[in-house]
Amino acid sequence: MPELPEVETIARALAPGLVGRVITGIDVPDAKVLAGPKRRAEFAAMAVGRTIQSVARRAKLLLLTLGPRPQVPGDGPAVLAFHLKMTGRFHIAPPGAPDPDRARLLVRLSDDNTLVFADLRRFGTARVLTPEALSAWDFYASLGPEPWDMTPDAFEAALSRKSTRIKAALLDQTVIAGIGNIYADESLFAARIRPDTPAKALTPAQRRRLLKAVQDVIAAAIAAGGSTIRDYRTPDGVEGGFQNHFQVYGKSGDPCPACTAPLTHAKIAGRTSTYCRKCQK
DNA sequence: CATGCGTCCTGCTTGC
DNA sequence: TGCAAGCAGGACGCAT
Repeated sequence: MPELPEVETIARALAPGLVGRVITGIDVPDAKVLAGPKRRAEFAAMAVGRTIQSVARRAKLLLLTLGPRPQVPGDGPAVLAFHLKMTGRFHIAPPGAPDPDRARLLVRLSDDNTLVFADLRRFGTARVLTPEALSAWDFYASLGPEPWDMTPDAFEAALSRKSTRIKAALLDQTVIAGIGNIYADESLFAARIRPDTPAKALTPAQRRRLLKAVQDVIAAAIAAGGSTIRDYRTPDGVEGGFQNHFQVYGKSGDPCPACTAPLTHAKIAGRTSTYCRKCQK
């Protein structure tokens, strides 16, 4: 569920507590979380001793950039990359706090705090990479532009290449990065476009409207601190606020906010899609 | 190559 | 009431 706005909110909230701290240890209660170097010892060796230089986000990935290890002569930087998938959560635990039962990975810090990665459904992943390996990671390398970096021309070109329905194209991270089911449905409603329209069949005006809608919806969601359906919380334990602004997501059967006809839903691209038959063409 | 579907997980919700 | 099936959903592996 954490999509771009939720991961962005998390990155901003974590940064003050992480930047400048040195990683003093890594504990991995659930080894399944590890992607890339699969062994706990290898993963820890790659990360321990490094200073956290920045906390950033790309698409739905949370990225901690790490400085060289002083104990390794000529060492280069590294990146700690987390994908939260559906239920990943972070918080910073103070010294002496017991490790939570559900923690999957713990990053011990030089200020004696611990960055805790918890993840109820265990789909999330963590990996440590050199910057070169990050660039060579297929998933990362093939990510499309962030919504605000997407130009109308590039969006037009990307959509005209797709033979899928527009809903599937929005969820395709190689087309545009960071959109998941919630923001796809909300953006399609804002642009008044049916989710099952073939991407190629959209008119130029519809494509421009849709890109603008995506950008506006994502910006509003970040401003509201993301959306909480069930699991998502900021690192401070606070729920997001954008779920109170949903127009269609999860509202099948409710009256359309624009025309009051009941909203309908259908499985499109394997996901439940909610939309208004009357308003969305 | 591109597309689509099943899979991974767990807990809550729905329906018989 | 109780319990099983259904659902949620991002990315990936595999089939087409």
